[in-house]
Amino acid sequence: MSRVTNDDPSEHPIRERMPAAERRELILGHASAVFGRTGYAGTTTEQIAQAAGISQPYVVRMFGTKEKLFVEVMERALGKLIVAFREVIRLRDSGEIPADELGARLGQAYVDLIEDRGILMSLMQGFIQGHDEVIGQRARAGFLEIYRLLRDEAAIPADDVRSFLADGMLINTLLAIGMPDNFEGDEAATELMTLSFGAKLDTVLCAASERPARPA
Amino acid sequence: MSRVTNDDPSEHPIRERMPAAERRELILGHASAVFGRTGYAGTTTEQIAQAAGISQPYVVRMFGTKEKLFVEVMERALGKLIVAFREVIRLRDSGEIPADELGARLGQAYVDLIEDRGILMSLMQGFIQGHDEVIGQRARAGFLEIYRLLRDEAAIPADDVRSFLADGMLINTLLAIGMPDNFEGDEAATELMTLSFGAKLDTVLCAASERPARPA
DNA sequence: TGGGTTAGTAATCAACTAATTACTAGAGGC
DNA sequence: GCCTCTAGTAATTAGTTGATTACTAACCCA
Repeated sequence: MSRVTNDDPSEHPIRERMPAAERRELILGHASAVFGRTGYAGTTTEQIAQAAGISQPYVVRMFGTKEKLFVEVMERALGKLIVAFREVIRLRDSGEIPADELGARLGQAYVDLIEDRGILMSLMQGFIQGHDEVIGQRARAGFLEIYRLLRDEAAIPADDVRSFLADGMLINTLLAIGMPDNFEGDEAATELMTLSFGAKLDTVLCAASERPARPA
Repeated sequence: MSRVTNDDPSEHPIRERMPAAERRELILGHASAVFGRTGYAGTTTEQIAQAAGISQPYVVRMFGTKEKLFVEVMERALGKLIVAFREVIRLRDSGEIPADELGARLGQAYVDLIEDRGILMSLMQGFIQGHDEVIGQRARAGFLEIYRLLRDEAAIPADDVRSFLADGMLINTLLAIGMPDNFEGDEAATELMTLSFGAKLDTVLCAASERPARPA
């Protein structure tokens, strides 16, 4: 059962040996998904290893400790989020989108990140791990980095930034609580999700249904 | 080292034996705080036992499993939140507070719950544990219960409820990430927290400083 | 006052988990 | 064809951790 297949055949071609840098990215991607689902303490390095199709010791040796791996996952997620936001800001600055659409576009960019499994969720798991010395410090710094990016680079009024972040945290919570996977036509849930995700609701539900959640 | 003292002398008088119901409440209170800080998977029953000043097996035996204990903690937190909200709604209905202040009063009531250690945090930890079969189900039901309470009993427009919940989730995240404990005069952090907690900021910082966080 | 009920603990266990060590095999240069 | 570096695993371990069992002591009522 060792080198046979990757358990997620949709992701990468089956290959036995792989350059370390590439393997690293592969692990980070899977770790992001698993950490995002079950949190830092709730995830084992063995689960990540299985998801990535390699052995548990290799995961540990490549990142040193589970904690360092998690921090890298957070760092990576934060980086992708920042890139996505910067791109929207650039489009506004270059006049390719009207200035008054900035907020909506940023929101769309945020919701679009749901499709990249685990990005928003692993970030959220990092936020809630604030009591941890090293994870917490990085999480706080990252959160404030986003705040400053929106306030200073995007030049959004501070209270609008707060409101935008609040909407994001609600979206994160709805995702983490598993609302898109298990709302079964509940009227209140449907309404709340429609209001929260807007026109992107089908995107969210689609991304949810692709997951190995409840077979429904 | 067995029956000597309660490690949190401020909480309860030192007593050796205690009726089960009372001990139960004591455990739930401490469990709420510990779960709120370190999450479901990150918390051991031993930590809860130590906080409550009893032995680990007794914690387990009183609640059956760690999972059942956590669900009870969530249930209790949810109950207190609902009671607090209902009280505000009642004051509005009886004319004791003007109708247009409802939102602000509800927000105040929410922030006030921070003083009851662990209530908001253990709830949030439950929300983020949505993948868990039983915890997730209870968390989703609870979240929607709050939504309906605000929309139907308080008669708040649906999108205002969404916005209110979003603000709550931002507050939760700021607390979980440990922002009040470690912002060290950071300009952005101060601004964001002032905007998020409003006039209640000192209450929050006070509640934070009482915790055994960084000895500063 | 004594016996049953209730509150609680010590000892222990089996399962799990992050990390370490020592080993194997493939790839590429020369 | 050898030799070294790189990619990767099997085996193992020390430390946790939730849960179980068996026991003890306090309380209370007849």
